[in-house]
Amino acid sequence: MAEPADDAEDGEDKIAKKARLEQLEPMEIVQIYTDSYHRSMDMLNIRHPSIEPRASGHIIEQIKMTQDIIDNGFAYEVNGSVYFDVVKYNSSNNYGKLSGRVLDELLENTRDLAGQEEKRNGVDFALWKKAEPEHIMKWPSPWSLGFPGWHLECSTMSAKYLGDYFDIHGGGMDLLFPHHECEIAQSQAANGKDPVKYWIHNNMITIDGQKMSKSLGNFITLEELFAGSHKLLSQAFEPGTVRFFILQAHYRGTLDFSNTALEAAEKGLNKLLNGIILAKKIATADNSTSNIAKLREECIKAISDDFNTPVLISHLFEAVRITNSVNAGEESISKDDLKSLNSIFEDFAVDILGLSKNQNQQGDNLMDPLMDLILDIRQESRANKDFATSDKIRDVLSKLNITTKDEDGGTSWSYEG
RNA sequence: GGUCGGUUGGCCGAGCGGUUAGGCACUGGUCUGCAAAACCAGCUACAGCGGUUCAAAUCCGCUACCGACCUCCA
Repeated sequence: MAEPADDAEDGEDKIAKKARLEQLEPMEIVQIYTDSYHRSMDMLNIRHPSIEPRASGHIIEQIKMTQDIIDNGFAYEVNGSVYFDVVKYNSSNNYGKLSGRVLDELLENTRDLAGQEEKRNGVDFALWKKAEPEHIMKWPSPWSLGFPGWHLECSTMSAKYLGDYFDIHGGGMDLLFPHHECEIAQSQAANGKDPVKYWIHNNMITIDGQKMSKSLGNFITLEELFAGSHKLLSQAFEPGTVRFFILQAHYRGTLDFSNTALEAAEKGLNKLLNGIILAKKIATADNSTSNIAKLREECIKAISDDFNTPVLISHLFEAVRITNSVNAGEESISKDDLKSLNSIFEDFAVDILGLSKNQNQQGDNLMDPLMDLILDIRQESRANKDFATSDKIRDVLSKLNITTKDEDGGTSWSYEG
């Protein structure tokens, strides 16, 4: 059973600056960002974590872990600050095993930087820092009035809520070193264990091939993406489209956002979702022209192969192709296979990838009878060869984002709100 | 400068030594009153230069670009 925990980093600096600027309490700023983050996650159909602990609520645990590391001889205190002794740690452990760094090379490379003079070596990192007078968020500790080091919060909170050895730790590739490397060192130094079984690092995002950065002016927020309010975007993109777009690339590769790529994703997703809906109502035959069981195996293989979502999606499009071909009378499917086909869509597209049609057109008391009436009138004019009227109806509906399709049994419609 | 990773067709994006990835766009065909959708077919690439191999987008080397990290920033 997965027990997701999302670590809300509510540390100093940016938050403190913002708080001074807005004349609010630091924790009010944290709340504003947390709320906005939750809204975006909800829209993207991302499930809520079981717990979202905050670093500032776990000062006691962080002080204890610091003390444990000192007691075990892997940290030292200087002027009220406590530093992790990386060189000593490395003599009995392997600092760099996650990121592939070699300590000797790191030591050679370390530059002389301000604020380093307290440390024995440049590679050492702070477990506890004594606060300067202007520092807003600070707490008493055995060493000083201060605040915990950055790497410590993850170690203490994950250990508290997930146990001191848990299955999966995620995060961006930019955190691999030094942050995650230090988490391992802290856990080893405190209790002699690796904290994590599997590390999953996702790659970074680029915009039109360039890295996303505020200075380049190509920084796009999720809110802007959903609203279409950015100069690089020609339109708003549904959260579902953004989700699908992200899943079409592997998480370990860089993801390149662009307007054209998002437009392509929107069309592709539409095709997929229409296929899923259609598969629920196509006719069955005595036998099948496609191997549905094999298709399911391919899907399992793809997602089992380091979450290869792009390959999984390519198999789902094969399922859509089969659905459409059956619908067009060019292929056939048995009753059992259709059931299996629908469960492929349900299991992989809906449950695993979290893709589903927006519920803005089903069972509308006003829309449905109105559309029945309009399409009925159009059908009559077509029967009378009054194509001027029938085309006018179709054109106006099209402008309202209602697409009509003339099929054998009548005209169907769909609304892309 | 150091370490690591990337460079795939018009665009996005899989691929881990031999087989059509997939999506979008485009072209032709079927269907349609005309469309749309759908189906069928076509376009079919691996940064450059060498090397290994019966066989390389895939392995090795060099070059050129791009990026991440190495900045007590969470």
